[in-house]
Formats: sequence, structure tokens, C-alpha cells
Amino acid sequence: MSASENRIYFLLQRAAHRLKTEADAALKEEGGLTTAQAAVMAIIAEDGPVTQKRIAETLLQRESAITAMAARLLKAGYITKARSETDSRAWELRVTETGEQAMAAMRVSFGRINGKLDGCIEPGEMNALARHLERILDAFEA
Amino acid sequence: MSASENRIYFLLQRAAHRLKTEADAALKEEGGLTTAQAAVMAIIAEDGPVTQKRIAETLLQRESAITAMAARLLKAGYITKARSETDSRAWELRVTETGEQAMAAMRVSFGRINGKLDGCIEPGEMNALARHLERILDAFEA
DNA sequence: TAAAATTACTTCACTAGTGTAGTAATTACA
DNA sequence: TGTAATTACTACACTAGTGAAGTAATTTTA
Repeated sequence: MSASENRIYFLLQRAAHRLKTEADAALKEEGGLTTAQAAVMAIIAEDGPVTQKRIAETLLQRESAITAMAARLLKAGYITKARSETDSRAWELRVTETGEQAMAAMRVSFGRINGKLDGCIEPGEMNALARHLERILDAFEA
Repeated sequence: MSASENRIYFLLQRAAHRLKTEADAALKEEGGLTTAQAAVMAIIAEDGPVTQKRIAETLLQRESAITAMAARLLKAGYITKARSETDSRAWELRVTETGEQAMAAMRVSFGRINGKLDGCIEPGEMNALARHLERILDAFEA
């Protein structure tokens, strides 16, 4: 494995992992949500009642991952799960009051992480970084 | 959570996750190693006999993660674990013949992933992407 | 309209990581 | 030199994901 060849791949993995760990540690101080949970909660909050299938598609994950995640969020009281009236295979997930509060509580911590991110990329370069990441997502689309 | 604020964070996470899943699927065809295992194997192969502490530092992970990973690699016959003669708390990890073969086997698959990566980022832009990721790593260094 | 295919979700075994609380071995220091 | 601090690793409970196989409900189609 020529180190230089795989540089970008492992660099990306390391950066993502470091960032996730840091953000999770910051969020832990504040309250209940982890970053992975925050990602799911944001989708449910934004799109109103939403199916697990939809969440899986948005996050590029398997539905089985969402089954487990939804169970944790439900247990924590952050969401509700109700059968869809139009399709009784599907669930409709909604954010609870407690869920809203948890999301509000983590905004400050997450803001600090975003600030640090903004601080280390030159202004005007952030768009280039975003474009590159989107290119990767497009190229590796399922 | 204002969607635009956290855009870069979640974009990075999604890209890293997508890439990892794709690479793991590709490697699965070829043979034994996962991408996470490949990262560890590369360090052991490059730096000769190496301690778990050293691997953890390089990958920005906890030592407990390396304990588990080394156990899997050992079980698969890809590495050996021997007590250091100068420090009997530490282990010295070495790549076996089988491990070398597994690394060789995955080079082709990994090469395809790297090629796809190269293909989706404009030539000359790869350095900018690498620089940005390194900046993030520096800023969020433990 | 009955059978076949698809869809939304679940279950299970697995990898892979965190973080906390340990245990020996080593090092520092008073 | 004996005690305290540190270090290298382990154990454990947990989150978070994959991928394969399965179950109802829905849709397609012959």
C-alpha cells in the first residue's frame, strides 16, 4: 500500500473521525444528543413526520441502522413512532418536546465546533472544500 | 440546528462514511482485510515492530480500540504479538506472511477506489483538499 | 384477481470505535 | 531506595454502523 496513493482516503477518514469524536465530547457536556443522533433528529425536525426509509436515504445508511437508532431515540423520549395511516408497513417519526429541548441544548456546543472549523479554513476556501466533498459523494453515489 | 451552519461537518461525515462503505465492499471481494484493518496493517508493515500505543497515536484512536483490533488481526493470522524485551508492559506487533499476502491482495481494489477519487477531483485540486483536511486535523489535535 | 415482485421494516451476528475503570510494569523523586 | 506517578495495555458497557435473511403489507402483472 503505497502511502502516498492512499493518502487522501485515510486523511479524510482521520479528519472525519477526529471531528466526530471532538463534537461528541463537546455535546456530552451539554446534554443528551450524540452527533449521530443530532443528524437524525435534524432530518425528522425539518421534514415533519418522516419514514425510516427516508432517513436512511438521506444519511446514505441502511434501514437496519435507522431501526436501531430510532429505538434509542424513542427510549430517550426524543421522538415518537406512529404507524403511517396510508402505508401500514411504514412508521412516521416525529420530534417530541423533550427532543426539541435536547436539540436546543446542543446548539451552543455545536456552534463552538463549527466556529473552530471556520477558523481553520481560510475564508473563501470553505466553498471549495464543500464542493470537493460533494464531488466525492456524487462520484460514489450508490 | 441551522442546516447551513452544520453543513460542512455533516458533509464531511457523509463523504467519509460513503467512501469507507464503498471501499469495504470493494475489499470484501478481494480478500480478508477491511479498510480499518488495512490502516493498522500499513502502520505495522511500515514501522516494523510497533507498539499498540504507537498505532493508537498515529490513528488518533484510544488504545482500547487497538487492543480489540489487534485481537482480530491476530485471530485472522495477519500479525504476531510478542512482548517487548525492553518493556514488558508493551507488545511488539509484526506482520506475518499471511498478512503481507492479504495486503497485496487488496491493493488492486483499493487502487480502483483511489482512481475513482482522483477522477472526481480536478487535477491540481487534490492538494487543496489534502491541505484543508490537514488544517482540520491540526486545529482539532488532542 | 390471484400470484409474483417489491417495499418498509426487523433481527441477528459482526466490525469498529468511545470512555471509564482497572492491572501490572516502569520511571521519577524525595 | 521505597513510594508515588506514569505508562502500556485490558475489560467492559455502550453507541453506531454493515450486510444478510426474514416478515408483513403493498403494488404489479399475467
